[in-house]
Amino acid sequence: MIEILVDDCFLIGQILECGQSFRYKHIENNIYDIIAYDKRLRINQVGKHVYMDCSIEDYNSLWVRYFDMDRNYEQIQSILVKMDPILKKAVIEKRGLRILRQAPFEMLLTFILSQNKAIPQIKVLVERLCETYGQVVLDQYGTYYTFPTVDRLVDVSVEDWRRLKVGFRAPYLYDAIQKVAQGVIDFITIEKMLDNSARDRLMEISGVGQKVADCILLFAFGRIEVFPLDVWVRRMMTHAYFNDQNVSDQIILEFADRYFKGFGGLAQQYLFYYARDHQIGK
DNA sequence: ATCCAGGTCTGTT
DNA sequence: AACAGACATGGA
Repeated sequence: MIEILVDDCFLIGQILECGQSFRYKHIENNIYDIIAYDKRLRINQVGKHVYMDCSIEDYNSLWVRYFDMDRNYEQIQSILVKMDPILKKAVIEKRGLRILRQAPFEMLLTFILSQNKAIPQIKVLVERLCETYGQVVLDQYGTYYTFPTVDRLVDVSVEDWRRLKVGFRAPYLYDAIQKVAQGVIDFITIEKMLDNSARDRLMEISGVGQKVADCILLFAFGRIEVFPLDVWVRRMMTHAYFNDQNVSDQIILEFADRYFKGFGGLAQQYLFYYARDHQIGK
């Protein structure tokens, strides 16, 4: 068990429940279990004190990066709250969230599964995927399942995927896995590419459009300038900046790029969480 | 029953 | 380039 002192920009509930992670469990109050990188982390936050049930070695080599601890969120927040009253409200209310660095392969499959699904259902699908093809691990809190590797999934057929009730996403998953297995999609390479080329590369996968590609860039590679545009963010953006008019994706994306000045992805997450919580635009 | 969900693909204008 | 429908599945 280790103890970490955090600033106001670390609230474990906000971090996990803002919609970026699907593999966490709420135990009680401010206690959560997270499954990431084949490990389970029990985490408990009491004010500025965060207790993680892991070794200091794991914290330094894994969780510092996972929780994006080296980024100064207070500084970015102070910029965002000055922009306009609506963004300010969202940032203040959802303060404490951070952009996690999750495994790229996991983000790829998870956000393919996410399309046209509600968040609780995405969780069910991801969990079913892990229970079926992941590795079972026993620790002091019981058993859990890791997110499966490419090797474990490469022989899973479209039919097999259908049996997991992933619906029309079955061929998408299959194509994504084949391309990763063959090295056509290589995350080491993608990590080094500029946003636009990286996005284009990811979009070579069938079933990966701009939104899913941008989720991967944001949630796996910490590219906080990238702005995934989904139904909730669209509702929030048209409400906040376009007088509830129906404008094209292109217009919204160009506006976001210019307006949020390199912090679009982070702004997007505050807005997404706020919009979903308050059912903005429904 | 009908609609909708952290979209994308395909086929028409 | 912009727009409609289809696509599986499950919950409201």
